[in-house]
Amino acid sequence: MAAVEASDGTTGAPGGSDGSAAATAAAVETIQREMTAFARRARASAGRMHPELSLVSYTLLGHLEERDGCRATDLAAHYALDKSTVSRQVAALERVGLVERRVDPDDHRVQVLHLTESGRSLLAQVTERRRTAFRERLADWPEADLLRFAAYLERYNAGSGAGTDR
Amino acid sequence: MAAVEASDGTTGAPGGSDGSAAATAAAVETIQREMTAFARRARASAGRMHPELSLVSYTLLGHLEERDGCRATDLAAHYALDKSTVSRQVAALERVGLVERRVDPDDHRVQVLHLTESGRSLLAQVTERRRTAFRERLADWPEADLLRFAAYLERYNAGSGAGTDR
DNA sequence: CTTCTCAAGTTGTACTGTACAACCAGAACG
DNA sequence: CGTTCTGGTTGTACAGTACAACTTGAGAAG
Repeated sequence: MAAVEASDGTTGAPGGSDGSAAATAAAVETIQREMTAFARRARASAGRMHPELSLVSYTLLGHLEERDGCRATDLAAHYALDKSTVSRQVAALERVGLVERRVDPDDHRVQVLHLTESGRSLLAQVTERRRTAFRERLADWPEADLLRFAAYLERYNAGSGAGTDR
Repeated sequence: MAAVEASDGTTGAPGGSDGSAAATAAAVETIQREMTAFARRARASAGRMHPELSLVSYTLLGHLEERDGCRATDLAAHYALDKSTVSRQVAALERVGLVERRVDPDDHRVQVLHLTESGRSLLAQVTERRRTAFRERLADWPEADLLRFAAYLERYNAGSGAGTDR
């Protein structure tokens, strides 16, 4: 880990650690490139896989399920999206009956969002399909690698996540 | 933060000990979720970080540099993008002088794309900025984990990548 | 109470990235 | 030669997004 910080200045590099620093730099760059490559693909694949539920909608629905309802503003904050974007997304989801809005009796400006039954079931269904696709893609990975990969991703996203990033 | 022990993969996923199947399923789901979470954020962050070079453009430029020039079709295949999309992206990059097209003398349909000097330098500049950000984010990762993470991502993208996916 | 200011959402508008389909231009092969 | 294939461009449409202007309700200041 020290290699990472040390490599920063690209100084003359203290003898032995030269290789590590270079390797680390390369790894970081690869991670960056591959993550972004993946990022670009994700949406398209998602769209192809289940045209009925975009990646965004899927994520929003997931959040709603996980939190068991929340406000639009919370969604916006959590996903670093504009209010208007969330508003439209939610409107679309409501239009097709996947979420419902309940006006907060304590504050009439607020609309608490909830999954409907059909929202819940569609979410489950899509999750299952997604899981299958991923599983297929990862079929020939040794389990240990899968676990480690998952852990790395979580760790990465935890670091860059909700607060820090934006 | 998800306090992940990178060396041992068990992530708090449900059903750790009841056999590989459950643990694998959980890992697969985690990978799915985290990859898509990342996907949503990536574009926005990228745009904020360097408004002069979108995520797509950046990736394309990077590919060009890495391969030292290639055809538009190759880009499309590699990134699972439509020909037309690449065509327009490239056109835009050319318009601002970051890439140039050289007609292949052996096949006049083909335009080999190359970075211009200014393309190369802008790419370097943005790469450096991105690398710094990533490095910061990954600063406390042991080098071994970085290397493995990078390898996993490459493996993942290779598997789902050009060809299979689309 | 009235007014001012703030917060939650909605709507108008514009831009980017993307796909798909129709097309054009060279190449390869019968 | 003509047919078919391949690389690329253009027309069109749509999703997702942001920003700005607006509406409506809540709470504070007077």
